[in-house]
Amino acid sequence: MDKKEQILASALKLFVEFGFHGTPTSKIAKEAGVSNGTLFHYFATKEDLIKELYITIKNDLNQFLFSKITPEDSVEAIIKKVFIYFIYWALDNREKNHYIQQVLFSPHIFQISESVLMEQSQKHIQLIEEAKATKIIKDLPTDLIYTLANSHLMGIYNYVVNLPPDQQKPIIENGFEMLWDMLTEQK
Amino acid sequence: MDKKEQILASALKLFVEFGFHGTPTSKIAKEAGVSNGTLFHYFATKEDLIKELYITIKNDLNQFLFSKITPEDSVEAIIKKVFIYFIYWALDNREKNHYIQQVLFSPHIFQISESVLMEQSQKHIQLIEEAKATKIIKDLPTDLIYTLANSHLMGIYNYVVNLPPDQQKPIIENGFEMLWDMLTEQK
DNA sequence: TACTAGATTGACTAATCACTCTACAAAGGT
DNA sequence: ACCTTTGTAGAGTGATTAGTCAATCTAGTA
Repeated sequence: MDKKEQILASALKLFVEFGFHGTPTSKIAKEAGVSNGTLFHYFATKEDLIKELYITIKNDLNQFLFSKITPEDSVEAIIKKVFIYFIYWALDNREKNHYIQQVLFSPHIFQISESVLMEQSQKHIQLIEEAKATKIIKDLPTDLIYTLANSHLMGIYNYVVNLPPDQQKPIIENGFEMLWDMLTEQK
Repeated sequence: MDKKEQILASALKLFVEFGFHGTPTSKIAKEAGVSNGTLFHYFATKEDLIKELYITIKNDLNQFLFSKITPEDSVEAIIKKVFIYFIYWALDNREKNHYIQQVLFSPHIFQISESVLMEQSQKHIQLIEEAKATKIIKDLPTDLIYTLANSHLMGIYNYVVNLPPDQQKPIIENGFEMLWDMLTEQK
């Protein structure tokens, strides 16, 4: 692992444990096994480090999610895969998931440009549009569906994260069904 | 408004805007119109201020929610009221709502004692237990229902917060129906 | 009036932190 | 072999900050 990655990994660990304020750049450098100067060689400011870490994690997540899709998958199958694999990713990468939330509810999120944020949600939005177009899911505003799906996902995650691994699967599967029913059932 | 309240109000405003790190105690004192020393007369440490602000807001919210309930309300009516009024509270108190989330995804949450946190969710948990006992809602684990309801609530809030006020009501009402269907519908 | 206890002030301090700077090493191109 | 670029180190610095402290003020009570 090269130094830059090492710095990002250390920053992730420390930010999640001690928060942005509670983590001096000096401690990040020490944990990463590099000098103070090296950290600032790769990241001009601490803020840049916080931002780049966020973007890196989000990109990794998206790449992982969409790598699970095969061309023959139906829209419904894709949505289910994105749902299920997000949970498994979050369970395997708890710190990363926590970090994303941490940034989301901090002023640092405003430092990340609108276009970068939109780029990251674009594929998900597109997926919802497709599902709406083919009448699989209800005709609610796309943003509303996106927000509700995200929230539901976090809800399921927050519950299963405290469960022993052998009890997680049924809840996750059922969790998807709940969301799917919510988005498809007709009154 | 006495000085202590003034300090809490200023801290809320600044923490939400600039984050915990970005807000020195000196700025809080200045914004509150009190001296540096006065702040530390009321709050031994900055951490104490962060904690107390969280607890105060949460208590205010709970008091507000349960003040809307009348003795003749059915369990279903109570749940609906708690849902609907939470959204309206959050819309009227955006900074407070944001602050709660901010603390929730920060290391400061671990500084708040388990018993205080449990006390605050107790009434909500109890409500779910009642609904389950009277077979109104599905027999899922209470914690799961609690988590899902919370997430759904935040999802709806996140969507309506960007809507013009006159378009909010139908979404909120419909949002409750979605959750209710999810928790009651039989397969 | 005199006493007391809490409220309030703001200058002060010791520590910390983000970031700089200089020096040197390694790598790579020509 | 020479030069340029990039990587790495770590001591140093100026600014900032949480928290202290001694002094003053205020209001209640006897």
